[in-house]
Amino acid sequence: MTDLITRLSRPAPRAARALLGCLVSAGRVTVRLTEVEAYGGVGADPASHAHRGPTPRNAIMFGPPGFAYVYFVFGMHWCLNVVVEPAGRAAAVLVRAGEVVEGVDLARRRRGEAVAHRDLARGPARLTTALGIDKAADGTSLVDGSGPVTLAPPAGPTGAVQSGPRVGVVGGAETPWRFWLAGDPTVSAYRPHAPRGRRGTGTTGTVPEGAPS
DNA sequence: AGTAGGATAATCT
DNA sequence: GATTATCCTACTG
Repeated sequence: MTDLITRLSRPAPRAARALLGCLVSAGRVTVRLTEVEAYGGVGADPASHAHRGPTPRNAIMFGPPGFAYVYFVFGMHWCLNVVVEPAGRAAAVLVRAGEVVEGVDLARRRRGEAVAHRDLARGPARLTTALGIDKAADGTSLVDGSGPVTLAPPAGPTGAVQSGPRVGVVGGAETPWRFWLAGDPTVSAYRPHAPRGRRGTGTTGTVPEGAPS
């Protein structure tokens, strides 16, 4: 709805909060989002792919909100972002985790038969694998039904939201722009391992408490 | 249970 | 040629 676009047009951290609980569908699989990360635009956020300006890869980020920015990382994995804020800002929200609420059988076939239900979409690349999202979704609209992936508002009320540092980023790691639904077992629990090249100073003590099961 | 290391290729300098 | 918004496996205690 236009209401969703309105919320996605807000500053990235607020748009990220609005995305929690939303339903992402691709094919016959639907995921309810439980964990997201906000990324600012040009010059505002050193962790953002758009920080250094437009490139062929991040061009989608400079367009209007509600479009998918899908990128390939570590030679293996796809990650899904939702472009937010008005056109030209180049802000986006990384979809990090969710719960598979529809098409569980298909998701499990893609992820592996032995994978636990809570792990089906627990992590950015796991989520895209469960949904079958790849390069084909890059640059398509998530809100007008024209693309392979659809974003819909929450079906019911969303619970309490917690926030903390983002995972796996170097610059801007201290910005608490990671948001998740408190106590949800599908929130990723990966510990932000130290960067390979340089050892930062006191970067310890920021272990998120997503699912202390 | 917790951690360390490797896989593997597009993108940008 | 270096870097990377990750995940899986294997190893240690």
